Amino acid sequence: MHRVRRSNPLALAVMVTLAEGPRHPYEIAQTLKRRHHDESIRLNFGSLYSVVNVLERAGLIAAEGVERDQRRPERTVYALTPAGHDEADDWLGELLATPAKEYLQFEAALTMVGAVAPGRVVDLLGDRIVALDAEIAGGAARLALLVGRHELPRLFVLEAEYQQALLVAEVAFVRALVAEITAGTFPGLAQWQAWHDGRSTAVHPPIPVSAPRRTP
Amino acid sequence: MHRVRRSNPLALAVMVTLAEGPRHPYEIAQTLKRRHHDESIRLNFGSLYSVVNVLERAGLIAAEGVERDQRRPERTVYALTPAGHDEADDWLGELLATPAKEYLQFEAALTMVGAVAPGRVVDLLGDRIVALDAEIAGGAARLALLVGRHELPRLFVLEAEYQQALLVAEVAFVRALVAEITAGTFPGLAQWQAWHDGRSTAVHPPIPVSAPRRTP
DNA sequence: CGTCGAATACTCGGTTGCGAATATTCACCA
DNA sequence: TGGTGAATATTCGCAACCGAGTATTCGACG
Repeated sequence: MHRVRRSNPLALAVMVTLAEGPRHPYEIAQTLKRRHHDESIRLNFGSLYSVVNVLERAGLIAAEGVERDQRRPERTVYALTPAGHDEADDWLGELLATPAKEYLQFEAALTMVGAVAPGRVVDLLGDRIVALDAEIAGGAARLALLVGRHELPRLFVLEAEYQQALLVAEVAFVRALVAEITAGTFPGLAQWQAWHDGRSTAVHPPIPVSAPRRTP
Repeated sequence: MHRVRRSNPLALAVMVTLAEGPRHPYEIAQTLKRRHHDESIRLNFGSLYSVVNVLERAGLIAAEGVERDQRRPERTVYALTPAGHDEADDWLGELLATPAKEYLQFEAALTMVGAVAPGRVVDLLGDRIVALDAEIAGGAARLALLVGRHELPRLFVLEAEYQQALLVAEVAFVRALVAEITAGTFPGLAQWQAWHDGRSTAVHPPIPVSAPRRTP
């Protein structure tokens, strides 16, 4: 009956889905997939069932009983409790109101980009630009199809619009960076290049410098 | 000696750091923190030591021996192997060239935003805008300080610039959304509102619609 | 001169997360 | 008719992850 850690958004998605009515876990997964929420929330069966267990132990959802739909495996149906309702409401509010620190793979890669020679970086980022453009085009087409034909109200594609906005910003950033490097106007390019001219190996260290630290 | 899963970028950061020369794990952590890489890569001691173990078993790094710096706890010093060098090079290239699917908390929240009444959404997102503006201002000031005073070459703040670009895009997206809702021009706003007028509870279900699925 | 906090260096234990396996039934096609 | 593959519904076990704990020493301060 103790507090549940607000780490895995799948737990929130389970509660919000159960707010529509009692479901068994497999059915929750079906619903999320039908709505493409599995593209925005990490969903796999192992995690789903373990998350459901945690929620049950915390009293946020409760098993309504075990059904057996004649000739189908038996299944446990869960319902949202009042406590679960409050928790979902509060958690969702927090996610919307407070920006969370995210650790992005590309951001991580950028911290180590000095370990790759500038020429190779230009090539690699060129590939990324192509891939990003393709993703953006695909996403835009999909959005136009769904909303344009009124298959889905805009309310239910906001997450896709958000993704598009981030992708557009990323490709602009990468394009600008590549442009600076190829034009030779990127500050410190000479040292960066020189460092790599000295060695045959590609992976190498950036120069460490200490700097004031912001409060987390 | 088997392959290592490319899930945790900390493993890559360890290898790239070791490319500068042999270090013991605690020293790797110090280095990453001094360079603020811990703001872009999830770093804590538990994960660090387990990641080091995995890398060693995979033959990507090797223990050089156990030192004891008189009156200090003993420590194991590791070095990057040639195989580790290749792996780091390849992994880093992949991260730079190929956009990875990221599961963002705010994106997850947007999939469930229909469960919150429009008026409350406007309030919550208003808070987010304030917080985002503050983060952007803080980040810009920090960048100006570091690069403007030539404390750090731009090469070593690219990840911060990338973060800024994403934050700016996000706040623009949220602002536009809030504007549409408050202006009443958001399509489907009436139904959204009506749904919530019907019930006292805040968490509720969005309308499910099936739609064509893109290939992952 | 004592002690309190920060730094050093690592270990440990418990949860979480994930992929694969399981077992059954249905739908379809040859 | 029988065989293949998809759908249904869940369990399992391991690997990863994280936070807290441990033990020591150094430096600062009163």
